[in-house]
Amino acid sequence: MQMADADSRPTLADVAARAGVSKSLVSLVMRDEPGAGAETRRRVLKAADELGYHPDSRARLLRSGRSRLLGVVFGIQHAFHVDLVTALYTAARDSGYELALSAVTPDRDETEATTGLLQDRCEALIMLGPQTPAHALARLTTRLPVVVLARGVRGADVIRTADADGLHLAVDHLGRLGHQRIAHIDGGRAPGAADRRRGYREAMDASGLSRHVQIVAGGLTEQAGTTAARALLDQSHPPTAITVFNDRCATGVLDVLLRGGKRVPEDVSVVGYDDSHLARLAHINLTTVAQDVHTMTKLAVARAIERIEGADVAHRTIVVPPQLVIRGTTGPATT
Amino acid sequence: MQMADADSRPTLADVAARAGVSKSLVSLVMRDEPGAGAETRRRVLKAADELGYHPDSRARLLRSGRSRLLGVVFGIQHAFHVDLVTALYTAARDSGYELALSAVTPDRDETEATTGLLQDRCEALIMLGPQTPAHALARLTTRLPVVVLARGVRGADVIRTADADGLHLAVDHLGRLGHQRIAHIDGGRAPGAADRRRGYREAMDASGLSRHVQIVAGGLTEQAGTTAARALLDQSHPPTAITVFNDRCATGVLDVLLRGGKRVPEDVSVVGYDDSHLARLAHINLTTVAQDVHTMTKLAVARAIERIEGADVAHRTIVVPPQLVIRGTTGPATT
DNA sequence: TTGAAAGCGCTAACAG
DNA sequence: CTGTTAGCGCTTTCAA
Repeated sequence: MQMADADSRPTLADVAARAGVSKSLVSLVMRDEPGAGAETRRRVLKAADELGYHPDSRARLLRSGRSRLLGVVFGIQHAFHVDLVTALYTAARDSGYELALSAVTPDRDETEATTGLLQDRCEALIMLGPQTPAHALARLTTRLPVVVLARGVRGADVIRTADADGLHLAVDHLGRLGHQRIAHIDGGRAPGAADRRRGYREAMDASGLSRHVQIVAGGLTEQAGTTAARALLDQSHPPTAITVFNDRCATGVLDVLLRGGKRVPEDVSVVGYDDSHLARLAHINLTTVAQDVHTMTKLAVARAIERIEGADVAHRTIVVPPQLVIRGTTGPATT
Repeated sequence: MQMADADSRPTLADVAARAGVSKSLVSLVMRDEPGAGAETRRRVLKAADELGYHPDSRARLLRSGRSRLLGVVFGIQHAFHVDLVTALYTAARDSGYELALSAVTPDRDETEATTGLLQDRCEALIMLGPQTPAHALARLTTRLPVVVLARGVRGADVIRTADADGLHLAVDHLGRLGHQRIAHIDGGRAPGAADRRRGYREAMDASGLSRHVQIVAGGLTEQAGTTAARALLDQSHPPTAITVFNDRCATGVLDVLLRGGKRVPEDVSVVGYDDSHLARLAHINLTTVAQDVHTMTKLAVARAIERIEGADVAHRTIVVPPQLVIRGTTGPATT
């Protein structure tokens, strides 16, 4: 039934020959453009199917000068990035674009991930929480539209969550539950960390809890959470509530608490950040600050396309409000 | 400094003009091929850098007829797939190939993911635990080399773990700890589920525990684990140990146990499968059957390349031995 | 060591 | 509605 040689895939010309029409007709039919008769259309599609023909996207793009490709640089190990990519696929398709994924792994850095996308002639880049220094990002921007997600930088379009507000939500929630000794485990130099730190401080001040402000160095991983939590528990007056940079780090904190015989939330409340699928695991059931993935990805794709289509205004930062998701790791202060 | 117009990226011709040489020379230099003088090479590289030139991979492959691209179809939500992709990047690069990722999401099925890759003219496909029916996979195979990872099928090259052996390891480990009522929560029709079920049964038989065999319908998610675990606990003689289809499902089981007041491993032992990063979370610390990701991915890439280079032998299945990773969720039977 | 010319598979612009 | 032609950016002959 299938005649295709595994080595040389069928071309448009092969289909045209088999259907007994010109290449142009086949081209039209394959792209679902008007301008071909119903009968012709049928014959072409039949021939294409029999040959197992798939249009060569490279040649197609080379000729049309466009790729309709949005490059996405993301950390495949980051639960939150995975959520973003999932939503980006949908947003891109809704806008008639494809996604080209390029993952950052422990063995593959951002530069490498970006270079690949550039060679694929993506029309814009969407970078998730990039670590690339601002000046390098700015340089990239002169080559093609760059939309940065989940990190604030100058010199590029940015879509990010109002991270400071996120910590306001967390602290206020804990405050209403009667907590006073509320600590923050931060994310160091990670994207968003500075804002969350600031939000924490502001919210504590606003609640009249300035003298209870305590910020401990954390990070993005369970490991970082573990270390920070130990430091907190070793104190004479450990906090009754902890806000943590992200969900992953928060699971490390939970682990230390539970192993140390502390009950959550009876003895200590914990709030994470991201509402990544980690937080939703029944076993973890983490109260957390949700970023609005749906909105952020839609905005990111829309912004990228505006740029592609020539909008030549100043770079803009769009800030999306976060939302508190109350689950099982926060409860009334008992001390 | 940068002259590049954001709209039209510099071409090889631009670089040639700027360096004052022919396109051929630039082509050679960019590919690091011999045949250009040291001084010329320097001038070309300088011009390319100043222009911010990146070779157009589409045009390049269109002309050379090769893409050196391995397409990867994977479930971005699957922790284990993420581990495989990470390792595949390394394996591919070591062999001089690039990866083209195409994710399966709740909103993007395998067919869609595969079609995209075909249009990108990948030279081979590596599919992680594909759900595509065998006949469709066989059809694909007539178009290009297909290597299937983590699922047994006829009609394609397969790299998979000896899943039955994996459950032997798990059951034997539990047996040595004195457990008798060892249950299995399965993965339904998921890739590997049948083998794991069979391995469980065989191992129970081999340990003289045939009359304790109990298989409960599970699945791939926490949710499935939750439901299955409840069913098990509702019995008059609940099992003292449970082997679970995968790590993710096992976390659901753990949750039900802990909420039901059961201590792990004192009251019930649990063994997962995959050793995905989920299992390694300190908070979960799951005893699990590890698949040898490093070996599997190296073999997958190697096999794909053999095919690309023309090896035209019968499809082969390579089975990689699993390994038991003992962590904190298994302990001596106390009943 | 270098350059000129042809053409990969496709789409766009035009002609019939 | 259908066919012809040119050329996207690159690599690959082949000739100088």
